Amino acid sequence: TLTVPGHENLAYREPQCLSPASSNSSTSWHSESYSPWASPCVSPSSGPNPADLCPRMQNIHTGSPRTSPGTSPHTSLGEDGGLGARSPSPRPRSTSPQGKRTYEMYRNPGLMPGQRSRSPSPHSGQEDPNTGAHFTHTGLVESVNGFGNSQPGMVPTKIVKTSNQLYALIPENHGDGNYLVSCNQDIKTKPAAEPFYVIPPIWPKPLVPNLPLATAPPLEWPLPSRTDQYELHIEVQPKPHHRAHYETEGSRGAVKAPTGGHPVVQLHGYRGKDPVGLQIFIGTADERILKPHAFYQVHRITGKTVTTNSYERIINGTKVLEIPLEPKNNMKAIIDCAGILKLRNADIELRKGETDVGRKNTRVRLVFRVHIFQPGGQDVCLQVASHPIECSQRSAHELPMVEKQDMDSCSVLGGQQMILTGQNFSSDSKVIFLEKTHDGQQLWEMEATVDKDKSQPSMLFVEVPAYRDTSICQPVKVNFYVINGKRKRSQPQHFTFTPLTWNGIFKTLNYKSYHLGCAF
Amino acid sequence: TLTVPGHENLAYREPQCLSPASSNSSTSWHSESYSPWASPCVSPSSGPNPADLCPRMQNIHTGSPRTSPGTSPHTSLGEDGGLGARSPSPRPRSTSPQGKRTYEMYRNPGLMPGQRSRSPSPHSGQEDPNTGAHFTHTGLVESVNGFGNSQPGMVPTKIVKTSNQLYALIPENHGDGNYLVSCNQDIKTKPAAEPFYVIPPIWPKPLVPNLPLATAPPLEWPLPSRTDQYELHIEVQPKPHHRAHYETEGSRGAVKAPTGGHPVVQLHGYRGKDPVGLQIFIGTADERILKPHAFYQVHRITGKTVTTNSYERIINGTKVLEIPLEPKNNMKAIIDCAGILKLRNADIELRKGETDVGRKNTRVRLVFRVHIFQPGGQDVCLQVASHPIECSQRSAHELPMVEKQDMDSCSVLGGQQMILTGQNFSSDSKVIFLEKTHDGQQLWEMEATVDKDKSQPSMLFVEVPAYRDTSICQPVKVNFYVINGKRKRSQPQHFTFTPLTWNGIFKTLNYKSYHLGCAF
DNA sequence: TTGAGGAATTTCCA
DNA sequence: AATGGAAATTCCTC
Repeated sequence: TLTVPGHENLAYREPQCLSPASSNSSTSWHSESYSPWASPCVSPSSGPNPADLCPRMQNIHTGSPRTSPGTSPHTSLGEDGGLGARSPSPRPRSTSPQGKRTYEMYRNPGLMPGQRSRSPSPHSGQEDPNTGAHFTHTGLVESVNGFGNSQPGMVPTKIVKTSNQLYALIPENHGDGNYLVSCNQDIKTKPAAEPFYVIPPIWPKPLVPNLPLATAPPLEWPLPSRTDQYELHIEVQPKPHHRAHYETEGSRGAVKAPTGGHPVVQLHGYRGKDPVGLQIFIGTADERILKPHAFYQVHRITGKTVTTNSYERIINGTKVLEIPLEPKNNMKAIIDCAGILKLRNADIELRKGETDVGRKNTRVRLVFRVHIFQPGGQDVCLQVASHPIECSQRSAHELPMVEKQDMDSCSVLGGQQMILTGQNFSSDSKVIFLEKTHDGQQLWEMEATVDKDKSQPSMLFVEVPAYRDTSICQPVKVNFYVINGKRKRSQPQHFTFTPLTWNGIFKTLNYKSYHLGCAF
Repeated sequence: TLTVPGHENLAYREPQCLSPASSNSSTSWHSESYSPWASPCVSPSSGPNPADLCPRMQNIHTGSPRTSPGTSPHTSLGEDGGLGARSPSPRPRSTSPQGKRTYEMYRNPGLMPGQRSRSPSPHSGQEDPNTGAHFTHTGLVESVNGFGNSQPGMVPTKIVKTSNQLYALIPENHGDGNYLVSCNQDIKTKPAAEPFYVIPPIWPKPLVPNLPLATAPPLEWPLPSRTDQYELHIEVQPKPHHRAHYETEGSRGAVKAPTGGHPVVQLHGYRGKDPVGLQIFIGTADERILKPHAFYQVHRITGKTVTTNSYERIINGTKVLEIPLEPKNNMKAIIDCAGILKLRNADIELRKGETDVGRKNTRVRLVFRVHIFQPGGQDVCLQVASHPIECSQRSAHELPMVEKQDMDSCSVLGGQQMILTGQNFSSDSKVIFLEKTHDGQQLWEMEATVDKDKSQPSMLFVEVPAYRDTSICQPVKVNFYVINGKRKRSQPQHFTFTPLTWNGIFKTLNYKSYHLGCAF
């Protein structure tokens, strides 16, 4: 039978790297991706040869399948035909588990369910029934899966087979000259400069709404964030930094907003009565074409604090979260259920066909998608990506650093503005003044007011606080430092509080002695 | 047949953890430990039951073999009887190679010779003919091994079997109540307070000199550094920090001395004509009883710059370097051939019987031993350990930090002592004065003299250097910083050089204004 | 390759 | 589950 290359449910790692692949955690997508769909989805991807429907692709030949990353949206697709030049390396670490494993399990192997041998798993990934080649127009899969029933109207009434495909179906073991391609090849390879992108006429529309659709555009495809009618918009962006967690770690929580809340996404222009499914996945950042990030996966957060129902599944090796956008909520969703999982570079780089490197590839974007069913016409797919998010642990090098201060002293009354020049300042930066005795005892500590509006990553506008004792009669040396987080503090800087009781003449002398020298 | 528990040639890791164990590097001890001894040593450890020679041990029962670390010198010995409570964990990383593997080999599996399966190696380690239960009195094994022939007199003339053992020989699969013990049990368990320790009379002496001796005291045993007659002394201590390298890394070179040279060891009091072998291994540091460090191994450095011939072998799982102490060199050796290899904590902690933890266990000592053959009497074994050596990479948090300076200015002549208070100062700390123009051009740089004797981790005693121009007529502001290593420098501090041409009254004013305040 | 310096990545601990 | 904060290990460079 024909399969759909590029739609295999690829594991994070190649089978050769699979080892005790037991799933033991509720966060293991691998196990969850099966059950919900097993029964409602009957024999997918067995329609007529879509090449018949897509005559344009018959003679396309654009070169080797191993195009450079960033120029081909298919770069991260599995190339199971064995075309990959990279051979498996003997890295000892390539034998790692699929699901999350905790430290406890390492220490206590008895907690590891279903220990398997190290031999390669027979799971090929090619015939996975949950191949991701389905799409629901509502996203409320919970009702299908028994996860909830608050939307009675969402229960599907029919199961359909998809009638066509946008992809070229190439027999297995295709040769070097073959490659994956879509009917929109010419559109896709254009520079990503088109502001609008509407599903082309050949895009099949589902026969029945509220059902999985095999024809959602691949996650690698560029899509517009708006059409004449609709706009998918990120109302609240995520924070620019979120530390991802590894499979060996516990969750590090949901991506948050700078305000302390969570990102918010809204679909504008929608007048329908039905909810729309909002898909969330982790995409690349930086200057490359947006595509699923091979080294990160979205991680579904559950728990008391999470208000958003979410459903997760794998689409072509990429984990996708799906939450409803509901008219009653003004088609707005608070994204408080999306964490970020980091996969080990070594494991991903081992995958056949993977050309990206993980090292220093630690910025991602949250990508949001909606597929709006148009009762009388073509569906609309919109996509919007967040600002980049740095996912690595903050390093010691992000310590704030004061390179310059525009004043060294002022009177004990303080109140003057001091401008600090340096690096790694942030909106969280605080400036703390303190005084220590000669033997290190701390005498005084005071947080200075920082003008957050003016402040920049390299500049901080600080109001010098008053000294604890305004009646001193000799200068007092103190320190201050900039601190971003608990242990993210700059080295201590020097500052001197001068007494009020100095008389004018003396102050002048002193000033001159320092700043004019022998001009006196 | 009886074996000698505790003398197996244990690999760094248990067999279950062995994986592609191919030796491919000249630094792989595993392969080298075999060949040199295979022919000259005939069937070791088959003498009469030493229990006959050691009646004291017949009824000793001091408890479980799993005593806490530090109290039992046998803690790090392999307990292959399966008594270990710790079961192997499924860590993916436990499959790592024996020999050094380079980054190149990871990337290019073709470079890996002799790939083996992941299945446990059949090598039990129990019957290893190179069990380490031999000792040469001269250390010049090179001549035996064909490594050199500069000492014609060193060639052995006979091969002997050892006639007795100091160890209890216990049949394999001994039960819980059994344990390894030596005739010196009572001596060993005393607090390590005895300054002298001479080989007891029951210690067998070899029949023929210049040959391996099966009866060298275990490396776990405490030994004195001197007797009435001899003293083994570290003339030059190693630096307190040496970053160890992993098996996956290239060598990080030999341990060095603070002076830039290398550690030096000398045997005093020796009047013999024959060279004496000096053994070197890596021992524990800190407050524990000295024993081989389970997480580190000595690494033989070779190459053009290394002046010392060294021979390496494994004694009971511990790599030992052996170099000659020669009368012509005054029995002094420059230790420029000893690097430090770090084994992965996970691998070592997996070993049966290992109770030490690797985490934060990163300090070691170089341990030196000599076995002096006494033609007419009992052999003398001496041992001395170096100061502790911190083996972890220096972290960014070890940046020096100046919190306070006891003076802000002095005359252009300098020469005054300035006391810096702060953190992370070291004996390597330098203090650099420099002057920059307003636009950042560097005008002057000068290293100040630091009083290393007085300096402490939190205090530095600096002699202010003279300014580059003693004829200035107005104060000049300069900076200085403390620097530990290339990128380990503090933030710039402020300092002012005052001109000589100031008149007295002004100086007084200036002084008072800063140090007396309103006393004026 | 040895020899290091300097991170970046992963794992571990509290 | 959620994090903060390292410590350990690996990787990249020269």
